[in-house]
Parts: sequence; structure tokens; C-alpha cells
Amino acid sequence: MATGRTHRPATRSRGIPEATVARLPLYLRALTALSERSVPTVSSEELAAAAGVNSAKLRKDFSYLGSYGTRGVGYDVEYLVYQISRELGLTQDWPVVIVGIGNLGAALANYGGFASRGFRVAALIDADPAMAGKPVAGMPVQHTDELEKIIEDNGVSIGVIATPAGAAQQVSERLIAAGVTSILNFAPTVLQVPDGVDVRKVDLSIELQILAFHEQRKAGDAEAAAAAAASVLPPRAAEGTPRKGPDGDVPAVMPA
Amino acid sequence: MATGRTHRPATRSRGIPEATVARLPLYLRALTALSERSVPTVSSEELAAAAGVNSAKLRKDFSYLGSYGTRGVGYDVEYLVYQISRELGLTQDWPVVIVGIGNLGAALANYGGFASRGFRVAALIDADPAMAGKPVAGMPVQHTDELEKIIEDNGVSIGVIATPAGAAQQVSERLIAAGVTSILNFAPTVLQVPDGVDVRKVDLSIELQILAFHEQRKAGDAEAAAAAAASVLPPRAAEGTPRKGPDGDVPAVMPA
DNA sequence: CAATCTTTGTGCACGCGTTCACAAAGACAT
DNA sequence: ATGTCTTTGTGAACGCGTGCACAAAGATTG
Repeated sequence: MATGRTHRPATRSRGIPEATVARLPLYLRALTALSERSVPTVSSEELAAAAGVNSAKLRKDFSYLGSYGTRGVGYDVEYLVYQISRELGLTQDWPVVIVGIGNLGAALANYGGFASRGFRVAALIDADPAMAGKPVAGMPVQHTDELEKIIEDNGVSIGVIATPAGAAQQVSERLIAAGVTSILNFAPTVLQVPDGVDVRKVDLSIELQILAFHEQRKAGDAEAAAAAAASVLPPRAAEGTPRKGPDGDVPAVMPA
Repeated sequence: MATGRTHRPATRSRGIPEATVARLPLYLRALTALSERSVPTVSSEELAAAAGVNSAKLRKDFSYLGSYGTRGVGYDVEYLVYQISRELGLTQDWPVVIVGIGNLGAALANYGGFASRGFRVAALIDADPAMAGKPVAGMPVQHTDELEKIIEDNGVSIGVIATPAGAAQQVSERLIAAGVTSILNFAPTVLQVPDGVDVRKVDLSIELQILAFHEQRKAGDAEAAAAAAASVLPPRAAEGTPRKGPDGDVPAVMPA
């Protein structure tokens, strides 16, 4: 047993570990696909395979939601779809604004995955006056000046930032001041926000860099050993000249 | 966030925990900003604040790379930029192909963050014959028929999938067969890939759903208690009518 | 009704990641 | 040199997440 339950966990929430919450949308997608094929029930084993996770993990995840399965049978697909949707808050309508209608912002506005799950794009906002009124995804772009009014009028609590990095912090502050409490940030910057505001970030370049790391490891396995030996021993910083790399230099490093 | 799929007893090879690797690009970005302002050295405290992490975590992360700091002073910015770049494999050139030039694919092609860090877009590929030859981001789109040739000729090992969900699995198989060993997947599907291939996924709708969950929790705190009581006791599955959600149905899950 | 079979729900152990707290290392002043 | 001050690097404790393995629950069959 152990686990000094003496004090409430910092996250006072009644349950559902963060890792589980992050997987619920995955299960939901797999279940939706089954639902469309009119599959009535599914076992943890099958569903886990479809979602790309371990079946024990899936069962444990579901156990946090309640006992929705039937032993010897599995889970009722429709019922589970509803339960997960409800748990995620997808049974209600979430108006969303997208700020920064560049290439990415336009792609997001056209993204079907938003509208299809309870998310409704309430407005597209851009700082460029030339964009104002221009239709994107069948919706006129509005100027940043309108930001506060749009958010208040529509009761928007979720904002998507797709601006250049330099504008992101300021945009987030305006969003928050106007009432937004959750932000999905695509700009390559660390947003500074007050407590109570949730921020999730999606950084395309970071994902690629992580892939590059593993790719490099795969590629140079024998040579990596040599390179590692060379890098672990001699290099001393803050001594003479730091010595930039001997190989191709790495100059400009600017995100979009 | 994106998660690699393969669960090897992995990350074993003497080094650098996965969680640390995922943060290195973050540090690199903060350091690059400092470098541009010609800041010579930085303490773990300052850098941690800029990267949005705990300073102890940052120091431990760096300790996996080696002892690159100077006690009483901090870290040499330029030197650290180089060390992290090298560790991530960014000192070499990584040709990348983007498959699926819809709204999202086009946005990615125009994304500055790729080209600026050792990643070079070698080709844009789309299945639509009407797209062939059409310039996107100053580069002609090529037809899927050319996929294998492009990958082999350019020595591409990293592929980006921005196709509709239905096409993603097949595209990944062709990419892998042609020699790609790392995939960044934007399509809302679980890719089935052989061992040795790394997959990271970026799913816009999943991130929003996670935000909605927390948003719901914030919004209904008092009512959540009532709702929880109602959901923990009575609901029995596999009994009456499962009751789909009261909201609109959730149909196809198609990106761009 | 009893026996058997299937699949859930979970106790338990383990490993990774995070955080604290501090000794050691070096810079800097006197 | 010696002492003081700053900041790193890390040992150790802790908590979360994962996966195994199995008992309990229910379906199903004879």
C-alpha cells in the first residue's frame, strides 16, 4: 500500500492521471471508427491494438472513469464513446478563436478535426489590416482590434495562437485578459501565463529535432562510440577559446 | 504530445533519458536567443526561466551531456549551443520530404523553423496529379509516383506525413520501404511500423481535447461534484440503451 | 445448477523522471 | 594566500506511470 495519502496531491483533482487524460482522445478516435462500422462491443485487447497501446494500460485508464466494461464480453462501444466524450467535456460546445491567419492559421481553420468534435471556430483574427474581411475557410478574418469583443461576445475560453513567435506573448496576454483560460500555442516561444491558465504547445521544429537525435543515433552506431569517447574526455569549457565545432558550423538558428 | 511508438527496453544505450532529449530543443532555442543578443554566459537559473523549466532539472539534463558549466559563473552560451546542436545531430544536413501538400502540408513547407535548423525540404509530394508541378514555397510539387526515386536519390531518412488519415498508413509503408527510418505524422491515425522506425505524432485535435478536459474541470467545480456523484453510482453499461451523446455526431476524422 | 471459459479490474513491483538539498569547484576580493 | 561568495553537479528520496499477473465477475454451455 504505502503511498502516504496523508496530503491531497497537489493537483486536487479527484482522479484521472494526466497521462490517462492524454490517451482518452486516442481511445475515442478508435472507438468512433468502430462505431461507424457498427461494431457493438470491443475487448480491451482489440481496442488497445487499435489505439496502439498496451491492453493493461487501457484497462487501468478506463478504471479511472468507472467500471464500464462487462467481464467475459468487453466494452459497449457506443456507451464508451459517450462516457469518454463526456469526461473530456466534448458533449458541450467549445467556441475557439484562432489568432494569426498565416499559412498555419489558415490550415488550422480548414482542419476538419476541430469542428467535428464539439469545437467551433468562433473567429479568425489577424493583425494585418489587409487580411481583414478576407474569407478563409468560409469565414471573414477579423482584425486584432476586435479580439476582446469577440471573446466576450462568444464566451470563448480556448484560444489558438498561430502567430509569429514575436507576437505570441502579447497575444496571449490579451486573450487572457479578455477571459481565455486555455491556450494552444503553435508559436515557438515559451508563454508566460498566470496560474489558472492552461497552455499546451505544439512545436513542429522540436519534434523534428527529436527525430534527428534518434536518427543520428541509428546512423552512427560505431562511429558514435568514437565520437562519444572524444567528447566525453577532453573538452573543457570556460577555459581557452570555447572552440566551436570542427565540422560544419551551425549558424543562423531562427524559427519562423 | 507526440510519443514514439516503439517500446523497447530502450533508451538503454548509455545515455540521455528521453525526457531530457525532448527538452534539449527548448534549451537550444533559448540559448540561440541569448546568442543573438551576444550574451556571453548564462546561469542555470536564468536559462531555466527562459526555457520555462526548473533549474535543477536543467542542470541534471546538462549533466548527461557532460560538464559544460563553470561553477560560480554559469554556462558559456556559444559553447553550449554547439554542444546541444551536436548532440541533437543538427550539425549535419537532414533532407526531409513532406507528403501531402494540402493546407497543412503547404504550411509546413513554408515553415521557417525547418530550414533554419539543418533540415532541408528535399521535396514536396502529393497524390493529386493536378498538384504536380505547381509551385509551393518556391518548390514544384511532385507526384507520389516519384516518391521512391526522390528518397533514394536524396538519401532522405526523415519523412513528414500530412495526408488525410486514410492515406497515412500506406504512405508510411512506401516511405519506409524506400529507406525512411523516422516519420513525423500529422495524420490522425496510429501508424503501424516495423521495429527500428521512429514515429512521432502531432495531433491538433488531441491537444484541443486535452485542453477541453481541463477547461471543463475549471468551469464546473461545484456542478462537477454533482455530475460526478451521478456518474459514479447509477450508470450501468450493457444494459439499457447506451445513449449516444446529446450533441452532434462525430463523423470522419480528416485533416486538411 | 454446476462447470468452464472469457475478459475485466486491480494489487503489486519496478523503473523513470523530478525535485530537494548540499558538498565541491571555481571566481573574486582582500 | 586565504576567505568569501556564487553556481554547478549530483546523491538521495519521492511520486507517477507502466506492465505483470491473477482473482473476481459474468457469460455460456451442458
